[in-house]
Amino acid sequence: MPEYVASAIEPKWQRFWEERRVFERRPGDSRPKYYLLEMLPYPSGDLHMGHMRNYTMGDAVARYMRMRGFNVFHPIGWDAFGLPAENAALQRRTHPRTWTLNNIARMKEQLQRFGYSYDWSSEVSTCEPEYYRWNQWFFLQMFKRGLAYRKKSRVNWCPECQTVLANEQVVNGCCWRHEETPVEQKALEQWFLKITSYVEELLGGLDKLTGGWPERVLTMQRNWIGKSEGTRVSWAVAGTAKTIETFTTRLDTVFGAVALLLAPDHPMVDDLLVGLPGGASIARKVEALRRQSRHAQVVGEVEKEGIFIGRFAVNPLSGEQVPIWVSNFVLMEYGTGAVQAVPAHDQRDFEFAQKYRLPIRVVIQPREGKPLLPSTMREAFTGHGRMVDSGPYNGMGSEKALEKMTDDLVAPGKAERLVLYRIKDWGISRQRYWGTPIPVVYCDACGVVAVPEEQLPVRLPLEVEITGTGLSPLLNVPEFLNTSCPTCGKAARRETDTMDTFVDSSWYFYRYLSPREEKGPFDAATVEHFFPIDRYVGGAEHAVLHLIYCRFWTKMMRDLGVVSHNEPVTRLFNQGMVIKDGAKMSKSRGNVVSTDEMIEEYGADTARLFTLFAAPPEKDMEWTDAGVEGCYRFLQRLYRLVAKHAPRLREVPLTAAAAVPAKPGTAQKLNAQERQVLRKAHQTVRRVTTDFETRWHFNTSIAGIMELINELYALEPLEEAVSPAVLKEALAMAVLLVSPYAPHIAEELWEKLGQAQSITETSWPSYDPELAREEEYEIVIQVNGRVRGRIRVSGDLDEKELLQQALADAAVARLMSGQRVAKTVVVPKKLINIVLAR
RNA sequence: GCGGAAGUGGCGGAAUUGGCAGACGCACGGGACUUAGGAUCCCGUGGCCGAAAGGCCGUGUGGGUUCGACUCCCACCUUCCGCACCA
Repeated sequence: MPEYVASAIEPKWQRFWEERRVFERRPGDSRPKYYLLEMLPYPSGDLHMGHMRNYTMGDAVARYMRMRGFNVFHPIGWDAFGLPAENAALQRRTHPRTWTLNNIARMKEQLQRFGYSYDWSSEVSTCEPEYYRWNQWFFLQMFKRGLAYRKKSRVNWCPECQTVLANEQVVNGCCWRHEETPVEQKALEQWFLKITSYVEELLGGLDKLTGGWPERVLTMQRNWIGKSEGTRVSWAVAGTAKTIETFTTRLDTVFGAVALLLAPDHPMVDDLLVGLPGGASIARKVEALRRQSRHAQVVGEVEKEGIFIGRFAVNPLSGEQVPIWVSNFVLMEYGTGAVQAVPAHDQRDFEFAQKYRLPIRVVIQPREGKPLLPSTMREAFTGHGRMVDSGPYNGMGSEKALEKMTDDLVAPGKAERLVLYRIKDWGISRQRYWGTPIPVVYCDACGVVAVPEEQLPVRLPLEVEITGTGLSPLLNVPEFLNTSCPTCGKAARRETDTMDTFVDSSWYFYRYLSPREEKGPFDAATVEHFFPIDRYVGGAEHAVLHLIYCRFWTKMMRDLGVVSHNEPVTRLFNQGMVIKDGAKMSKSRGNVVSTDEMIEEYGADTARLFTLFAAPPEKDMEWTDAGVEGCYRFLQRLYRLVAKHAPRLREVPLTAAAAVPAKPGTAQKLNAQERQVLRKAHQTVRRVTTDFETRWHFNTSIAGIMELINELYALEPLEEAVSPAVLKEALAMAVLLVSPYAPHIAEELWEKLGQAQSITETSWPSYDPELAREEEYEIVIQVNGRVRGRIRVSGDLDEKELLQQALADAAVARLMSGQRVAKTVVVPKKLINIVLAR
């Protein structure tokens, strides 16, 4: 008996696919296109199970779509710039480039050992000048249009990485790479991309992605953009000519304001203290609040604190004077850095008022329930209702009052309608070596000068010493640093900051279509043909960063005129994580299963099959050695079954399988067992096809194929039970169905069955609905909704006959003795429920 | 607190439209083959009562709708993920 030896089969077929270049895109292919993309890996050194799961899902779909006749484009590349390469270089005394290229070589080999059907001729690596020169080109286009600009700003600084972090890279006030390291603030000249110019479009576009993108991702993007519509209001400072601007979304509550609160960093605080008695001691307290608030962003929520600074502001609608406080919970970064304090109708203000015994003034009464009393309130009422104690607005609905009050303040110029967003422009400057140089020169005479396009790429020099300090190593490379001004020709200095690596990953999937293109970032015609991406598969951790940046990039490119679509990705699939012993696989937890060991012990097909079988793809999956073993056993069973019968079947032509339609009337000539085998086989084709087309639940597809194989084993010896033609058809179907998941064993068995073509050139099997139809059904008999018996009937029984047969059942008859049938409910082919009169 | 997802045997999971709860796999028990079995093949396997026939209970909890609810409605509990003083 031949045994299944994965290590003998897999290299053979990998070589076969590679030599024939079967997965490479060919120009002029007229079949309908399908662009299937998985998120490109960072070349960290080893392919881990998370990658493996991602790519196995993608590959199953790629192979399926290819068999369905699509011109599938399925590329892969490397997100090759980034900080870990510098850290590794420091530790191992090597060059970031060497480390990166070695990792790429190693991971590429690992990917190939899994038999993924990538078009390797489209491979892209973002650290190569031929790629990053176009990052620079895009930067210049944006610079020309004012979409890339420089400003001094307080930036997030990770003392561990010694670099600036984007807002998106700050997690709980700490660095996203160093979860224990609080982020500090530092003022630096930085380059920004004006993502806020596209904010409304980025937000509005989310509605159009509904259905194609997971709701979760859309919600996270909406929250991240954080649009809020409100009013900017001017409050006069009593006894001065100064005014303070507040921002509120609830102007309707303004008569309930009992104070005006300033952020500790508000620029007017110091001015207001000048000349006040006791100003010096107040200033000391404010200084303490400032230090605390800078730290508070790091730590999270802290106790609300504040101090009355001895001045009063005039409520622009009521004319009332309220005290001005400085408080630690007002953020300078959002809105105007000043807010009205309305304890009755804002929970934060409520807590603040409790602490400092400020009055609580109710100005909106709920439409239902008991009226609010300041003395008994436990929390703020933030809903809408009826206006009270609000002068001329009393009795109005608060929604209406909000509009009226806004109009009344806007007219005399005391207020302005304002839309605010949480999202900020994208800071892309990094004080790091291993990244794309920003193509800008600083000239004493001409200022900031863009490097002319024809001088691109500005190459990253390779002769550097990585120091690991906060300053870019490029400062120590005179050949790079010192240049001449493109405008006046005098001595000038190059920008030494490099770009955030999220720039690299914002458009890499365009470059795949023409990776060697030299006249532009990509070949426009090819891009037009293949875009948008039909399916993008990757982890949920990129829901806001990468997936907002790349949407921005596409819209920006559309405005440059290099693409014509608005969104890069029509459908997004988020796969779950790989879990072991209850936690995400990670080196620090020591629960990593190596992909190399999996291949050595079981082979790629087993590993691929298990990752798909253990859980539905969108959920986290638990990795268990026992589960892997089970999938290995299944492949062995499949192999033994086909290998045993194949020698007799080599010359038998395939009839119904592989899209050759069955001849009408074939079914009648089959015996009962043949009908049973073909029925199960065709049902399984239907089931697996449906899963691919609708919900990607590969776990149930694989279970279905297992059932088919189990049923065939149950009929052994098959050579006595069914004709060679039927057996060949059933085995061929099983092999074709398993091929997207376990492609190597499938090719091997396909060959053993005498099929000359590779599966990659074979069509997906179609099923014959007539053959898949059940001839007999087991009907469940319920009495009063409880299962009391079951009978076998052929499909075309009407309700009357069915009831008759049901009543003939001994158990049912006993239960019904002496009782009257009130009604019967029949579900065709499934059950009959007899309801007795009470 | 807000937003999202989820809760089913010893375990991973299945049940596609309100219609047999537990497919498939693991683990476990029994048997066959065997010098041997940690290989392979076959049978069994939600809980309780029962010798059996059979009965009762059972999808996080409590209600409801229905002939019939894992599935729909209401209230609640728990877990995971994301955001979190955004005015």
